[in-house]
Amino acid sequence: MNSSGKSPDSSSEKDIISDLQSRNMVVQLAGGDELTAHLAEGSRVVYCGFDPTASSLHIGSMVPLLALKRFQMAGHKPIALVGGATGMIGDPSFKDSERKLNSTDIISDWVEQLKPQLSQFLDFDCGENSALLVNNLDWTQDYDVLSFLRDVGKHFAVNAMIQKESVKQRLEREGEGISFTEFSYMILQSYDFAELNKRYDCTVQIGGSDQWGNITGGIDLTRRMHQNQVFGATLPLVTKADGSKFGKTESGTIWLDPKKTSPYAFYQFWLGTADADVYKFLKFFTFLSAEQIDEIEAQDKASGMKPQAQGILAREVTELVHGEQGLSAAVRISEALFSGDISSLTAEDLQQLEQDGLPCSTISSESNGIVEVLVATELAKSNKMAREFIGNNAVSVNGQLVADQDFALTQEKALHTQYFVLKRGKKLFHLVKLVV
RNA sequence: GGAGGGGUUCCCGAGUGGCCAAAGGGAUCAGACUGUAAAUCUGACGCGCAAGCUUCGGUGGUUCAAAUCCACCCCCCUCCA
Repeated sequence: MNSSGKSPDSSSEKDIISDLQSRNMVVQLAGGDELTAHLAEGSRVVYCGFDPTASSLHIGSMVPLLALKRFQMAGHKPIALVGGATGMIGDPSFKDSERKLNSTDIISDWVEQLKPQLSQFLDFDCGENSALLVNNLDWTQDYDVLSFLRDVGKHFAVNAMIQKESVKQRLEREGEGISFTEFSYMILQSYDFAELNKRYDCTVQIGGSDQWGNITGGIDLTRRMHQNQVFGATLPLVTKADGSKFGKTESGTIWLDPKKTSPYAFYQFWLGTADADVYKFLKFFTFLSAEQIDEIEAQDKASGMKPQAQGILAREVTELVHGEQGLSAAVRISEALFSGDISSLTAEDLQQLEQDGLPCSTISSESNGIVEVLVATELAKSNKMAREFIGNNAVSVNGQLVADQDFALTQEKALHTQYFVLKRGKKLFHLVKLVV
């Protein structure tokens, strides 16, 4: 389990920390120059934890996950930790209220769903620095309370814990409190670091900048329990220039699971990135070099036309997450819907759209009123909203604006006797099949 | 267990008997302008074509009339024990 003395992959010109810094991806460093030297000395073991808070990771988790990959590419050994234990407790860091606990069944189900997602970006078969996937439940579930309190708890001063910025505002916030359960989260995560240090000689932990308190907690604990110096680095939490929340749209969170967010929707999400954010996102979410990205930015600025960055970002990230197939499906749909004349699509094209993951539903000739169909396809939340959309000239069928609320999707109007491409607003499409 | 403060429409938050489907802000959506961008402007934002209906932690009650008053209950916060 000793770290090998091998030097990191010589293909990386810069050291990993400088590389991350040039991408503006380093918020805080615990150890600073010492950490840089530590990483330069050889292949190190780096970990990042991901708690199961849903059945899929979302794009917010991609920054640390891809950072792990960057470390691996620089010759270090990444450990992706899935928080089977910590997920049962709930991280209070910078959360303004106590969260309700999910059942243990649900959490273990989520853990299983997260594993392949965590694995897909890392290389598990590349010799010395092959990635590792671990679950912190493995070393906590059989730890009895008394031993834990004596062996681990004793190293924590509550005085220090309540000073952590991550829980301070929660403690001070009027009308909110924090349970002992959530308060203990820091101890569990700290223990993870110490345990990984012991088991795998892990010496570096990375995480979002909200994890700073938990990471430094782990550094302290590792020193106290194992007398080892370990390090930490935090990555930026992704924010948008306009202040709205990153990674959410009307239809909700952008997930990595293609069943929850189709590759098409995923691609479209990135394509819609604001100019003010797009170069930053290229640095966070792609493996293009900082120089390449700066070059793209310079070109976009010079051209004075529509920037190319969003397209590059959408292609890069979609391919990374959904593979070549997912990307080409997403591009096919996008081109058919946004650049072509919808009414000229062939029956095969339309079938392909359905296969590629364009949202699709079936209607019968008895319930084919436009209002009804908009609601059925969830393009409108209610009849009232559907009517409003129609009134606003926001709805079209097969490329034709619908102005009449009594418009019916009849067979004569269908493409190839059964298809309708519904559009609400500028970007939302839905394929409808008429069954006679 | 005691004392006090709270629970309002997605979020924050006003409202303390009729003028309340409920101020204001945020988020979101649509339209215009654009580049499937931002900013800006306009509009929408419980349900219903409408008449109207259902909402303000829950259940009952008082009243011509309740988010607002009363009773009980549930949940949250603070301090004390």
